[in-house]
Amino acid sequence: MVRVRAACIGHNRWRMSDPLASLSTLLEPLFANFNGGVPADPTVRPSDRADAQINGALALAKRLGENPRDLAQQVLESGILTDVAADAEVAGPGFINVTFSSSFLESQLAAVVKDKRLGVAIAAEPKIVVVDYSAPNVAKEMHVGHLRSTVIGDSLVRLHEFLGHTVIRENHIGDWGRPFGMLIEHLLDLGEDVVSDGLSQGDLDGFYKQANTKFKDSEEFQDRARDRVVLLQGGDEATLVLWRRLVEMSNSYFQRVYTKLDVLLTDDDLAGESRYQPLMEGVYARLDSAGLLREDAGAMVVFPPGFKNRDGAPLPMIAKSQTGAFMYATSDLACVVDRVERLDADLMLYVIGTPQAQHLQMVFEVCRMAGWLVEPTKAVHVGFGNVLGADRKMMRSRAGDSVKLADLLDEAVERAEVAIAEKNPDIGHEERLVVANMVGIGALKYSDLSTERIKDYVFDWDRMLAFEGNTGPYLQYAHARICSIFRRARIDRASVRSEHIILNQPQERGLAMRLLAYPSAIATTLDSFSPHKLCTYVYELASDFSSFYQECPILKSPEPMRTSRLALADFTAQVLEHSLGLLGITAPEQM
RNA sequence: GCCUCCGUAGCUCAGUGGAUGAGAGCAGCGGGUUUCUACCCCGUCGGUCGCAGGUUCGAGUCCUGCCGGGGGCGCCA
Repeated sequence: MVRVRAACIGHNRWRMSDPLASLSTLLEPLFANFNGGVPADPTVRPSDRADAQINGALALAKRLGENPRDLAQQVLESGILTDVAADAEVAGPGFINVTFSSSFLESQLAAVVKDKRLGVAIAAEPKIVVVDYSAPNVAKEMHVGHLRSTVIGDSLVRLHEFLGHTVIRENHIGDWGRPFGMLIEHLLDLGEDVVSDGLSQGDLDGFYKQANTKFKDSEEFQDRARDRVVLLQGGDEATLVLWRRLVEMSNSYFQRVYTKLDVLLTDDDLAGESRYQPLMEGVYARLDSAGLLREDAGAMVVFPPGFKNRDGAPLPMIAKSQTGAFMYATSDLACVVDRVERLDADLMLYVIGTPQAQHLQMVFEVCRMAGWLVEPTKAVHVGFGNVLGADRKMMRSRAGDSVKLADLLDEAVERAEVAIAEKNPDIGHEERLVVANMVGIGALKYSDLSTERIKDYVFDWDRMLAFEGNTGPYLQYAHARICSIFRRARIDRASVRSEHIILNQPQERGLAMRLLAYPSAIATTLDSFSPHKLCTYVYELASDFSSFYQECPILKSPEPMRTSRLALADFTAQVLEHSLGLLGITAPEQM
């Protein structure tokens, strides 16, 4: 006979809203008991054949040398499931299929609908999280690659903030380095006012290309550019004034794009490369005193173990070049040190493309060697793949250039406006513009976020703006549709909130189960810093609602069903709006 | 050459070591609803989960080796 001590079941964990998580928590003491006091995972999983299946008996029986079906039977006979399950049976080699009782689901739901956090608990251990993302280059156009970094980073910021972590956004803009010699000289040649006009209109690429062309064609210009770099790095005040002008002009442009994109980045989040220049000397000295520096081919380097070059020889991280200049790796070291020692970061996320993977691994490894990056402090490369065109190659404009992000945003909004005008002619002109912004930008963001970030993804206007399938507009529409029910019936949503929800129809149960799984969806999303997992959840939620909407009349139902369904719809809208919000997507009330 | 990531339906993509029912959307075909806005539902078509081994009670999932594709591999950032 198995005895379970009630004290083992933590009250708070028991109240976790996800029935699967609750079930797992409920079973843990029993499984530990079976296992001689050692914890054993009950392995509770969603199931197509029931609400949940418990698979842990198989692994445990194997370990104990027992029959898995017998062990599963013991779980049933313990009576532990009687409060939560309407039905439970041993199936196959030793699975337990569990169908939750409606009263159990209703009670879980009753607790959650009153909760402003929609059932999602604040993190038990709040951390300081630094998110490094976006990172455009001064005097260069933002392109579609910056979209990915910006959108993924923005979502990770919102997710961590929601869980109660202290999030520090850092926009590591490219505002330092050799190109600034030529850029400043080009600025002087054209005159500040001319440049200011051009840059404020977003012609950053033109400016950069002109400077580059001049640099290639003119030796005189090259000399001036080189001298100017020396002046810049030497701290010449007149040069710094010009440099600041360039940075400011670019930043104001970036900020306009961020506003249009509806992301959280502001000027306060700027943490460009220039900030770390004064820190590099100190970092270099600390590498030296730690005994990590080696001289190699005239450069000062660190050899992190495990990295090899094309000849199979150890691959160095170059701290200082032959000419005595610090390298970008040194700058990134300084950056880590700054984040760990000044900002007191527990977790650093680098939302940067996958081509930087090896570089970042080397930087992190050198930081560990130097003792700057010590567990439990973590640095994680949140890498992402390329955006591809229909030809499955890197997306290019017709002219063969990389696509300007600003143009992409404008086109998204224009296309959304056309679609809305066509599908909802009744909507007012001003309202249409507002909604077109939400839908266009939302569609763009969602298509970027909804696939596994590490993979390349294929950009397709028609697919991302479709009202069917796993798209932003479909999810926004599910939300708008719920708002529409209340609007038409002239019912205040707040009036049904926290009303008791009755779960009779399978569609109601399914929807309720999904709503209760919101905290788990967020947890698995953050486990791997993968917003697409939250996207999948929101899509499934919207699909579940559509089924419910189809099968369960709301306004025409008699009481108490009518109020119950209104409450269920209202809570669904809340979770839809909130989860889309965590993805950085706004949910309009009509579209 | 070495390292690394990717390879799942015609297309775009999901898939926590769990059931010889591997899913979704789109596209195609056939039907049903057409009511609270564009939806939704049912059926059908479509898969050697790149290939071959291995580990495991159980592998799309873990390991090894191949094949194909992308990226990286010293003084740019």
